[in-house]
Amino acid sequence: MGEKITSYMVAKRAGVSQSAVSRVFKPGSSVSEKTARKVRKAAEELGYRPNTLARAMASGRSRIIGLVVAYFENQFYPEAIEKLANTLQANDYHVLMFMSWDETEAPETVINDLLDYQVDGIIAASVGVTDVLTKRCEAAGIPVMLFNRHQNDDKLSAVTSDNFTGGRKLAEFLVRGGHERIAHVAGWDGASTQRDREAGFLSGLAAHGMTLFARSCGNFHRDQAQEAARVLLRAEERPDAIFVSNDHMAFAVMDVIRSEFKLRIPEDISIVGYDDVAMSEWPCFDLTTVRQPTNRMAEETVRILLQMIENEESLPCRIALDGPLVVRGSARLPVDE
Amino acid sequence: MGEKITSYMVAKRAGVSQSAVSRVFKPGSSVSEKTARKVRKAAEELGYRPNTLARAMASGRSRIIGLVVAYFENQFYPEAIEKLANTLQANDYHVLMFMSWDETEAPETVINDLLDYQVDGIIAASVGVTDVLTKRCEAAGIPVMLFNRHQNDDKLSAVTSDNFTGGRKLAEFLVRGGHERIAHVAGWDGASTQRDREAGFLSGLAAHGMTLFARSCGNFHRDQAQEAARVLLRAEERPDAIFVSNDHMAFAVMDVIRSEFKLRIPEDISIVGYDDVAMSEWPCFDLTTVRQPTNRMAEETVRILLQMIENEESLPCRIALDGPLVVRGSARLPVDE
DNA sequence: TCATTTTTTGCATGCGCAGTCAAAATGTCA
DNA sequence: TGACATTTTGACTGCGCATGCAAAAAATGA
Repeated sequence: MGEKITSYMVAKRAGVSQSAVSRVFKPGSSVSEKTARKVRKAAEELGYRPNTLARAMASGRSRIIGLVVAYFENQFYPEAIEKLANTLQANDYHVLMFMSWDETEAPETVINDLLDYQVDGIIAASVGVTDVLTKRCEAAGIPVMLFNRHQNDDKLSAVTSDNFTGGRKLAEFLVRGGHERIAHVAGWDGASTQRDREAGFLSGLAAHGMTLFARSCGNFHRDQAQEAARVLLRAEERPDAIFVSNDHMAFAVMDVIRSEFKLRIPEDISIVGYDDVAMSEWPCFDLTTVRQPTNRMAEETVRILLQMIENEESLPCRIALDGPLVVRGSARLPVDE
Repeated sequence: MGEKITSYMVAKRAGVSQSAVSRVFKPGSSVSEKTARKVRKAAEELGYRPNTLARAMASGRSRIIGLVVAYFENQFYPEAIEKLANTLQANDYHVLMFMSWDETEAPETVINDLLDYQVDGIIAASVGVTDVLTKRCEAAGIPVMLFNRHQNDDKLSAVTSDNFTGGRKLAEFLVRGGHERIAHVAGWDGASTQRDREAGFLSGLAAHGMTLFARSCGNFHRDQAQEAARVLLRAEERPDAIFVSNDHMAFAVMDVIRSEFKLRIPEDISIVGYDDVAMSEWPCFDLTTVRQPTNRMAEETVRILLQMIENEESLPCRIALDGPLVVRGSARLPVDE
């Protein structure tokens, strides 16, 4: 038991050379149908499967993609990762997970691990993707894709949803709903998603001659979002609508509104979020939000990454996919229609 | 840029042999402090890092653990995976993710992928871990750990929480709360967690001369759990308490109770769950449940797995960790204390 | 100081496969 | 049938490192 079947063994049994075996298992190689059959038969009988690691060694391609993630707290990430992993698997790649858990120590450690494993490419879905990562990977010639974020550096490819437009849609929606004191619970300002969503939202307000009534920061964390909500609600004059930068924080805000302030949603105050994670649809939240097209984002991310891997000199590209406004019950509806 | 630094280069620069370099980077090898310093200096200057894949080839150990997961829908799994990944990383192992997404096709495909990558060990956290997986891995000599499940086969190591006792605690608690018509929304009967929790629960009821008032199956899926809840609530006589097999389904049940039947929790009906995922603490759920000690489960899982990897012939072992009852507001409290 | 033990070192080999190259087999056309 | 183009094949080498082994160096003891 447990003895390794190598391509040599298969070769011997099939009465061919090891190279022949190798070729049979490498799509697109030149082998006659006759030897292919012999080899496949022998392989079958022996239970042979090519050793991926040896392949990686010899060919210089590991077919491993490093996936860097920070926190699963926000349901959006598990959902996205699941889709990324599936899409990669469908393309014969696999995901090596790197949790950059300790934000301080992580960058260096994670990057080293990543490079040590000779990953063919990297998908960064973590919030705190530092320049260090991207710099060193570039130096090592490893393509990097940013998922759900982008950086100023335009040599970096990134896939996001169209956060600006999404923010704008939300603003439009709230304005049309007749809200007059519209506040914002922001995420971490260092994140492009935050900046884009807020910018879009503000531009949407501005288009109707409005400005933000109040702003408070939740840094994408549940507890901080709750605190941010408390600040807004304790104010002399309360907002009548809040745009929370992502659904995950929106749930926190809703909890504070209902449990602590005993207010009703949307009668007393409207809430809108961003992401449309699975939970947003649950009756207890019923959250109006903008959907991130996770499936397409994952597909595009993988497509571009694989392209960069195969085609050394493909140009960096940034994609922002449109996501629809999903109207549910957490915000007062526009009356005029 | 991008040129590979090999141990040979470091060796040449340091004026030693390649073996020396290799030894310096392998803990526990015999090297003099002097050469170690020379090598480290040269390595530093060249930016050398050992190639993990080559290492794996040469040593036969990939330091990769295959993690098989099925669905992230249930928040418990992302939480667990995060902890498993972190614990493994802390031990210099990494996680290769295998999503067994298509339940029908998956087994064979996933197993093959797993074996092809020469993983050193496997953690199965998926619901549908078939015998096929465990059989083939055993044949290939790869240790397998079952996480949050066990199988009858006692050659398999498994880490779970003590589901029987947990179920029993919940029964005790509901009985002491004066409930008289206690129902159960079950998960998938094929899962050991389901069977153990239910058995414990029933034994707890029996200890007080009670039996289950009604039972309905949700198969661990949200929509089926909702349907199961509807069945229970549409009955002529409604239960006054429901034990739902995991928190994820409990949320679904709560939603149905409140949104569709306009009942109050816990005034009209008590709900208890199992897992204590992060969301259970949220005010909108405030779910009484049994905590799965995820951290310790992850630690034990990794500990045992690494032990099995290093020690060929370590005996299989099954661990069931105790988890506390977490009393919150979703179930009527016992009055007698 | 020399003989003996212990530690350190380098050499050589192999992990399992991919890919290069030249030789062999097959096919084509006149 | 022979001369040539085309496809298929096998020998060989290398990917980057770990490791057994024997030689060299250092440490120890008398």
